[in-house]
Amino acid sequence: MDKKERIINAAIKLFGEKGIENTKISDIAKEARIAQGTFYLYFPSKLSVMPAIADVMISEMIQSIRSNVSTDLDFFGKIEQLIDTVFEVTEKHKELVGIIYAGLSASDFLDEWVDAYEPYYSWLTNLLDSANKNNEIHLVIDSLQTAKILWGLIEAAAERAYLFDEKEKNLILQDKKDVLIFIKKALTR
Amino acid sequence: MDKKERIINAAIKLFGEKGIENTKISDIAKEARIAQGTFYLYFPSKLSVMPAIADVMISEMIQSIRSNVSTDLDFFGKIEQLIDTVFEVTEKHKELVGIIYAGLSASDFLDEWVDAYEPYYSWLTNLLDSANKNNEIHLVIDSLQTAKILWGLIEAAAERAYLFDEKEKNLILQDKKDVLIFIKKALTR
Amino acid sequence: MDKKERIINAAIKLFGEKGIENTKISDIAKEARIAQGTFYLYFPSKLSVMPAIADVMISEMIQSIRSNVSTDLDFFGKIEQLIDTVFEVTEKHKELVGIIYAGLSASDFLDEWVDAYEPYYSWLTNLLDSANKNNEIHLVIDSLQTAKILWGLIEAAAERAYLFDEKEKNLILQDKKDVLIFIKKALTR
Amino acid sequence: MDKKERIINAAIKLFGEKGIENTKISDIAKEARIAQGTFYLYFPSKLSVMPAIADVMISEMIQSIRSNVSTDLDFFGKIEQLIDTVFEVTEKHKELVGIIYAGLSASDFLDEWVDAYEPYYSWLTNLLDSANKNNEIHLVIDSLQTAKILWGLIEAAAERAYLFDEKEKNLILQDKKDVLIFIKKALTR
DNA sequence: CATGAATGAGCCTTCATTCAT
DNA sequence: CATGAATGAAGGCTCATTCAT
Repeated sequence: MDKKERIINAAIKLFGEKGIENTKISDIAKEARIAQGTFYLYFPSKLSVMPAIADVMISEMIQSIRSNVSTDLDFFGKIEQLIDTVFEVTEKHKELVGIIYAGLSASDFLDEWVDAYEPYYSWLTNLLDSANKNNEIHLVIDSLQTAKILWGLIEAAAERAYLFDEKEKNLILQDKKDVLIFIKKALTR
Repeated sequence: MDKKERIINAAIKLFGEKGIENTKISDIAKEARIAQGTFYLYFPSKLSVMPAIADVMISEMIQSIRSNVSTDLDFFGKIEQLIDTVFEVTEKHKELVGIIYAGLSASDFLDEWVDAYEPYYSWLTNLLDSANKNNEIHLVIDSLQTAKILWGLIEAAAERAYLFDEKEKNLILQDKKDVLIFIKKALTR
Repeated sequence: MDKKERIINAAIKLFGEKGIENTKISDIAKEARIAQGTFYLYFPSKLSVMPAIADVMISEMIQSIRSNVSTDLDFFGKIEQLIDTVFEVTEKHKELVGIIYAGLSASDFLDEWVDAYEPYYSWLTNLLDSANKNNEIHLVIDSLQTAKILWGLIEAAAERAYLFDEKEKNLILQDKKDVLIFIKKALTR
Repeated sequence: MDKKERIINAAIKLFGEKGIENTKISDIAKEARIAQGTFYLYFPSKLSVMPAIADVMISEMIQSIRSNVSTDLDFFGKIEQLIDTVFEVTEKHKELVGIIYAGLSASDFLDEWVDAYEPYYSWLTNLLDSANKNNEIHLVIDSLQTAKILWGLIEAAAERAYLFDEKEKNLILQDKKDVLIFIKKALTR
């Protein structure tokens, strides 16, 4: 694993564990087993690691979706697995969610973040269009708009589940079930 | 306006404008027209202002809902006005959204933040229960769960609208309209 | 003695002893018996102390000239005492001479330095004009130009004496004597 | 041009342009089109380039004098051309003047600098002795002492002209003319 | 000889916090 | 209660120097 990757992984780990402010460059360097000065050969500042971190999370989400959501399921089977995946990735990186919001608003990487959602939206839009064509669902609004609303809904539910609410396994299962039911209701005649 | 209030307002203004990290106690003191030392008579640290800021935003949201959502409308009329209100307050304080996430994860005020949502959820739960009783809507899941999902959905849409997407008036109007249609579909037989 | 003055004196002492580069802000703070942060309440950077240092040297030179050069001597008596004074002050601050050159060229205080010479030149110009009027001397060029040349001549001799050449008392006495003779020759018919 | 020479020239250029402190070894390496490590094959440290720089300047001065000062002129013709040459070289390297002072006081190369003046003094001393023998001039003090005073006088005038005073061509011409007149007066009966 | 990635000691600077007035 | 000058710990960042290739 090259040094840049080691830095990114160290930053993900430490930002998640202790927050951005409490993570010193020296901590990252130590965790990545490099000298402090070496950090600056790869990134000009602490916050400039954020886009790279976001990239990692996004790739992971995309890849998880690709590998988890079987193509041979019906539409709501896919949505169920999508919900599972979003919850799973959110749980894994829950500490990073606020961090990334903060890191983004603190710096000027908002545009990159916006772009990041693009693949999610287009993947889901395609899914909706196909299902609509097959009469599996009944869209009352534009498929892209629906995709955005759905993604926001699922993500918000996952964040609430892990950041705010109790973290009992059962309650989370219930949350996911309810989200699926809600979506089903919203998309079928 | 007493000094404590001046400090909170100064913090809201500056945190929003420049982020938490880039806002120094001395900035807040200057903006609030107090001496630096005076800050410490009212708050023990910079981050300890966060809950007070959250309180202000929440009060504002609650109050806006109270004054905007007419009691003599039907259920979806109220939802429409709720959407308007959430979008409006989100726009006004959009810079603070990420900030608050950050401030919360950075410190130990998460519990207070969770409590903050309580009034929203219970207000919306009551609304749903009444409407359900009147057969205005048809709930397929528990009303509290529905409330949480709905609130997350609306808030996510508002944040996306103002933080990420184009900020054209028309597009935002369309977003709000679509959210309303989506919710209608999800809550009616 | 107030803190600003303490800082300037500490800087003069340490810059002279160890050079600018080898003098750390922490050294200055320690020498001035203040906290490191306090330094920055009075000066924005290390080099920004330079003009203040130059001021001190200039005031000292001016004051020395005022108190050493008796008004009741003839012209060359005054020049002799001027030479003594310039040599004396140069010796006292010899370590600072190069320092100030460096500090000035390194930063943007050249203009201030230029201004500093103004009083020397005008004092000497007046002296020349009076002596010229009394026929004590015979000017072949403009009195201001003469003043500049004379001052440069004396200063260069003093610097050479203390920076470069042997520092034996006798040789320096000889240097001063020779300078005076040279000047006499240059200014008399 | 070999690498050592490239390094020296790069250092002269950059020290002059940005000062010693602001010139990094990496800058010198880049300017000299060598790798950073290569620098250390030729010089043990940044400051150790200073004597080499001084050598270059001195050689240049000597060579300029040799080629500019015609042997078939009379004494004051030679002095006039000497003044021209010193002014010319000073102008070319004016940024280095303070730098070298600083570099010298910062390090331990003062002795080498003293030696550097040796050839100037002895060249000028010889010139004075010859002219004295020919009755072209009338020395009132020792020829070596006179040489030192003259050299300091000319150098000081040149530095003042280019560092401090107006840089108008005409004024500088006047300065040079005045210096010559002053010297003439000081050396003739 | 040449390279340039890596090192890490060291310094400047910031800024939350204190406290004498 | 209010002030704001003073504090000093802490850390981001630089850059001269090294060394494996």
